[in-house]
Amino acid sequence: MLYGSYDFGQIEKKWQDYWLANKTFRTPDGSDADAAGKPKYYVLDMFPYPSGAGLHVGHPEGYTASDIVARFKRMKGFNVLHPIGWDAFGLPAEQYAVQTGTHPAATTQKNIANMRRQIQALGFSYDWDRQVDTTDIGYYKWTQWIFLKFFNSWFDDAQQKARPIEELPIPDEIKAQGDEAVRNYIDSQRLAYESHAPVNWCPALGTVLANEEVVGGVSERGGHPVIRKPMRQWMLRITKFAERLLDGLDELDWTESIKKLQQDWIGKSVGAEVDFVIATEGTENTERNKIRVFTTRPDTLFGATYMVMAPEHKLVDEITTPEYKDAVKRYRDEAARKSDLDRTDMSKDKTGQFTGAYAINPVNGEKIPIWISDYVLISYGTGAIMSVPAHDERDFEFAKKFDLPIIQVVRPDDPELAKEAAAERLCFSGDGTAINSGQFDGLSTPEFKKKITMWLQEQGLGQKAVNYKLRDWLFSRQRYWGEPFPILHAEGGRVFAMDESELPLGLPEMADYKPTDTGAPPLAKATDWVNVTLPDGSKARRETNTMPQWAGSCWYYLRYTDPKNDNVAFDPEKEKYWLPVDLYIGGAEHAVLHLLYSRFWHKLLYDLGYVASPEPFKKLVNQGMILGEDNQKMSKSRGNVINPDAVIEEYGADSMRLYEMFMGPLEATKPWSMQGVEGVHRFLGKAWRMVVDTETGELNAAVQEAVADEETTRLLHQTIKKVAGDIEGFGFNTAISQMMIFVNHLTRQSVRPKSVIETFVLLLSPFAPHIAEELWQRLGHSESLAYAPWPTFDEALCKENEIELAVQVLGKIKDKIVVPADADEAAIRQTAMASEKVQAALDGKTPKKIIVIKSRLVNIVV
RNA sequence: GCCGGAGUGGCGGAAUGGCAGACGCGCGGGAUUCAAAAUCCCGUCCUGGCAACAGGGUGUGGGUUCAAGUCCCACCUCCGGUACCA
Repeated sequence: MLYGSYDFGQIEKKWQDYWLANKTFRTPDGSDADAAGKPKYYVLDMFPYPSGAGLHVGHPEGYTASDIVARFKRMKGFNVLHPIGWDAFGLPAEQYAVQTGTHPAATTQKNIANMRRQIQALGFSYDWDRQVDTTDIGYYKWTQWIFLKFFNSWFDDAQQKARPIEELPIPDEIKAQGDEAVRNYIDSQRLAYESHAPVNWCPALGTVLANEEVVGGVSERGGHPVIRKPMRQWMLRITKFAERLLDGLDELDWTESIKKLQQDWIGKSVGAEVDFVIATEGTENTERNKIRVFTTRPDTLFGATYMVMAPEHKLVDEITTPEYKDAVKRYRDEAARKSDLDRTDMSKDKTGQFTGAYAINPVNGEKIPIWISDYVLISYGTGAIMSVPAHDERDFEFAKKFDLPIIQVVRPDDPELAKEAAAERLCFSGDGTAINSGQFDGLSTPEFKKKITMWLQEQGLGQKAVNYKLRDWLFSRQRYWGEPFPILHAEGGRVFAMDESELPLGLPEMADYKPTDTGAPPLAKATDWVNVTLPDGSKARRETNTMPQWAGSCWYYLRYTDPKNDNVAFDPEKEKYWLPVDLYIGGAEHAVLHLLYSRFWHKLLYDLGYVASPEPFKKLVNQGMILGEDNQKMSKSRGNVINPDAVIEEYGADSMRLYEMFMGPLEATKPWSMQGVEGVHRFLGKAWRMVVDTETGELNAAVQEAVADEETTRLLHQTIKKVAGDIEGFGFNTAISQMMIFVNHLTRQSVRPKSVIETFVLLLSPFAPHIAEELWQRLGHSESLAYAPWPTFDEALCKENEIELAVQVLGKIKDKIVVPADADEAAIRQTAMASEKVQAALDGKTPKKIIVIKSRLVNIVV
């Protein structure tokens, strides 16, 4: 290579080393003198998993965007926190351990080292002193500590907040039953609790999965079948926070679509709970012999012609009449055997079984049959429904299949629909007018809902009720490579937590990481670790489940504020200074899982007074997916994967960064193009030659101490304005195109004022920091430009002196005129009318109206 | 099914309701060179025309407006998410 040419390899290495050696991006805390007078800005990237495959081109997209903002904000005088770390627990390292016996920690550290190298090769301005690693015992000590906070808290429904378990009021009747009852009561209120319900067991992964991790009956990761299996599991009571997780969304600057995904996941429904008395001969009318249902359409009660209970419902055995016992048992066994996948597959064809029992419809006294069917879910509402086949698609299908009566109680306003519905050719589930509903006839659906809910309440038949789709979070996994629970099981079966002072509880060393045949977690085999003798001499066993991968990522953004503190998870002063995160960039795949879980943890910590902010992430931006050059999702099997290392090798990190931003809008899905990389690379080469003489390596002779001409000054100011505005608005692609326009202009000038060049270098620096630093140095600066003040622009200097206006006649462009920028309407009108082409187009007609949009166009209407 | 998002040149994309196609890629032509690479200059939405120019054009069909890629209504296609939540 010629001396002085754009040797990106050498330049990038030089500046990466410089930044690291000088700790250029060390971030002072709020109390630090270096932060004095500066407003804070927290830019966060989503927590990467250090996979063996390393970075893919999707990672640097978000990272580059956040890095541009971080560098920009620093230059704007903000104290910027821009950290990175590793979400390092998880399956791949463990699977590798099972196969090879290599300790997952070894695999993890190797992967971290590789990914760190890759990330550093892109020149991101992270404060490496704040790096965190969830598998570091100094980190997961505090993950365990937060778990203890869940375990040692209860949710006060009246105050809608979590409170320490010591503050839990114990009802007198519980106290009267003795210590064990009190203990059981307390355990039943904890926000972390054990459950024995059927869970999503994935045999292939050898672990259970949270509802959110099961998609369409198969595991989200790997697509393995999932079956329902009763197992002892740890749960977190996220459902208690449903309302607040919903409310909190309002104040967040997130895209509406992500908010909607969370809203839908939480799935709030307002309706009524209604009791149906069982009417079978011989059964007594007691509390137990009522079936409670939840409905969002209490206005359709008069149309309830049968009931359906989930096969798992507690009352099924009790109400089933002798002649139906066998059939019911058969159906329940079948339903229990079905995997989730089978259940979903059946959505088209409904199955069910009559129980022989009847209930009384409370509004009209009708005796209606009680069925069981697996289209009713035990886990939602009360596990039983009233069926209104005329106005619910599912009930309609079921009624058609089993020939159950259909009664119209809502008349659609559309007569065509009404006719079809009356003929039972379709099921109408919208709002309309009440019919066949006794004294309520004629009411509109919303009115009816209100009235009947009140009526039910007055009659003692039911009350208003709210239900959520959100379920409690299944928080345990049967894996080795995760945080151990700080929980002990005493010989008598009593479960208790370790004391905070006893943390951390480290993972034991093991030779064999294989899951056991019994479904017991691998940790069960570490007998030395599992079996504990308590101070009083009694024996206990440690919990052998581990936490899911989400645990560590639920609070990492807090640890960044105080990553090395061994006494607390994070200093509250530091949290108060840095939080909330001002900008969070990452993939949309975390829309419900990670983002909901971490909001949940944050709210617990908020209630208990550990954080001052009710929401962790103020603004969220999702980067889009990058497709392969063939417009397909990148995948090994398609052979269209782009390796960032190879791109950096060939074109350099600055070109890589610039291209990722130039491809299109950050949020859009867009295909990769190597020629596109080539294009931005050419731009950087051009910018380099604009400043540097490639023969000598000295400054280009055109770069002189000179005053910029008017046009250059104007373009410079326009460029400063555009680049800054576009960074703030995440329009990185258009910021780059403006810089290209600027370079195209300036390279044509034989004199390039040094001050103009310097300003340009500063504008370029957040995007392509290595080349910018190098040029900055060659322009005679001894200090890094990382904290150089961001250039300012003068609005007056952005303005053109003369502007070209289009002149339309009836909306069609006929001519273009040039007028002074400050020309008034009358003058513009006159110039426009003076145009020969306009006159020709008018063809003698008199203008009816002349619309003048200053600086845009003139439209003449005839 | 339902819920989001998006449809603009050969391609990626740009356009506070105001000149559609900025910028980049690709392509064509030229300069430089012994030649090539690199670089620089010119051209490049479609149709007709040597040209000036004329006409058409932002998924489809309507509408609002002096003016629509942009706003409204109906529809089509693609991508992403979701799955009996009563």
